Amino acid sequence: MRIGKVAERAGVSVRALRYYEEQGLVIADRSPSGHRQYPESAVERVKFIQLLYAAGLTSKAILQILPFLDTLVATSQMTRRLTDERARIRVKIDALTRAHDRLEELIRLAAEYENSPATCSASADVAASHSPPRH
Amino acid sequence: MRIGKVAERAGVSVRALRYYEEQGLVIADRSPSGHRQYPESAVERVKFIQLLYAAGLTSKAILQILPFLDTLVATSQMTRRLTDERARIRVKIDALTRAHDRLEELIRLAAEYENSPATCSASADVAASHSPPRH
DNA sequence: CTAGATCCTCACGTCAACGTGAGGATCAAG
DNA sequence: CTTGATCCTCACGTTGACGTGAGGATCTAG
Repeated sequence: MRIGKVAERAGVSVRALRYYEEQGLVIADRSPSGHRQYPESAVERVKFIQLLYAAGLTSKAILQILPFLDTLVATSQMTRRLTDERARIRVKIDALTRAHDRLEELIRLAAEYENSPATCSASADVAASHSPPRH
Repeated sequence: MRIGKVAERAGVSVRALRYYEEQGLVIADRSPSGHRQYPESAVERVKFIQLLYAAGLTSKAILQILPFLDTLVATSQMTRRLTDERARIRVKIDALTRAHDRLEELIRLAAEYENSPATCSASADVAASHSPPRH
């Protein structure tokens, strides 16, 4: 399969695929004329790479994890990278959840104001975060 | 309070605070000599800004949300930004959760291999994502 | 009064994952 | 055989949230 088709089926740009190759994440054969030739499996591989990118992993981190998919042999370095990244993602999910809850709180406040602009000035400090009660 | 103390208490760099001011996120008074003077409330404000940055919001987005904390008056633009970002964060949490589950799966596989290298070659395709069963 | 800590304003550097032409070769269909 | 789509390799541009000096003023403790 050529690069355009892989890009389309994996939902990434052609440029991205060339970049992945540059980073050593996807290896492609070459036709006699120099065009890249991908196996079917490349599509799933690229989707997996995208999944990890979306989770905030760097090319370097992905590069340390990917060989496991091919060989299913985990070096200690790979295992550590796997657990490290899992932990990083957990932390990130927590942070995002806090931000989400916080925005929800503000949205509620905004809706309240919408309904009765005059009567909710008393709850003004609700917006001022999780600090302990003043006085 | 001067910039160094705010930075320390909010857990950010001095440079970051200057950058926030440049972006209009935090306004600081100036002493006669030109040094920035922050009110106590600046610490919480900066922490809130950090929360939103950590959730992937840009300065521009934060700038559209922040006035709400001061005035508690929500323009339609602010309400929309709030709900938009909440949605964005939800999507991101979902993506992170998928990546997390996927890594967990791989970690399990690696642990299995650790325990019995010879007997788990049959489950090799478990690592190959959610594609339908082959054959 | 002096020295070390802290502050100021430029202003260029960084890093990652691509985007975006430039200039040219190759492929597939009619 | 030609033409439009697709591919190739450089190689510079982009974006955001700061980092990092340079060069100099100000503050504060002894």
